[in-house]
Amino acid sequence: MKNETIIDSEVTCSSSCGISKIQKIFAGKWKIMILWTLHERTMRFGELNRALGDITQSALTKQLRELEADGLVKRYVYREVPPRVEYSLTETGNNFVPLLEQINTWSLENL
Amino acid sequence: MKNETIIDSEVTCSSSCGISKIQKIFAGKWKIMILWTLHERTMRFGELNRALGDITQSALTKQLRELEADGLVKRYVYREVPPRVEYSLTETGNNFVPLLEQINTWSLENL
DNA sequence: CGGTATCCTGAACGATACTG
DNA sequence: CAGTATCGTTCAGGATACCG
Repeated sequence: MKNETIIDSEVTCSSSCGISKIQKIFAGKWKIMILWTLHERTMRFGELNRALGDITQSALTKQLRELEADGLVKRYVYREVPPRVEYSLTETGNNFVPLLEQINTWSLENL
Repeated sequence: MKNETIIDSEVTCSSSCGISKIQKIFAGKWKIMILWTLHERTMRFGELNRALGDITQSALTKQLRELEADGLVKRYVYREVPPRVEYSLTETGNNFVPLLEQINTWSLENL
């Protein structure tokens, strides 16, 4: 009746599935928290740094560059002295916010 | 009118917020993919191992133990020879599935 | 202020071998 | 089959110093 030999089934989450893609983004120690911190307002580099607490400057810079490359975060440099750089979510980043909110809620209720 | 000095505001995502709690789960290289793979059916250790592709036995064991400790995955040992162990999502784990589905969709559309 | 540039450490993960 | 036990490696992130 039923084929017992599973044909190398696509239960597998290899490369093609969304979950394995997002893994790389969430893997970063600070990335979700950066998105969460930016979810309601634009922030300057220093603010973000302070808001996150224990992250180092270099780590923050790196994670921000990666989020930028993934199209989740936007960087705007004001040509001023002293320098001023603001970070905010992109359109794509904003689309993710509702999910973050749900995740937050779930997490508080279940962890 | 408005207090310009932000009073060490609770924009901060320190410990108390759900996002920082879930970070630890997402941090594991395989955890979300394990949850995703188990999201529709119970699987044996070996099946899971194969479904995930490149993970090693020892790594899988470790990640499963951690997911168990976090109450997301259930482990059932059949007292048989040869041994047989089945893994499935707990109630809590199942509650997370709808979010996983949304995340998957979002990921496919945005990454 | 908002970065780079180095250097370095720890933990996570992989590889491999062995076992009830 | 489903592990455990070791060992080795990689590399993300921390620490620190310096710069436009």
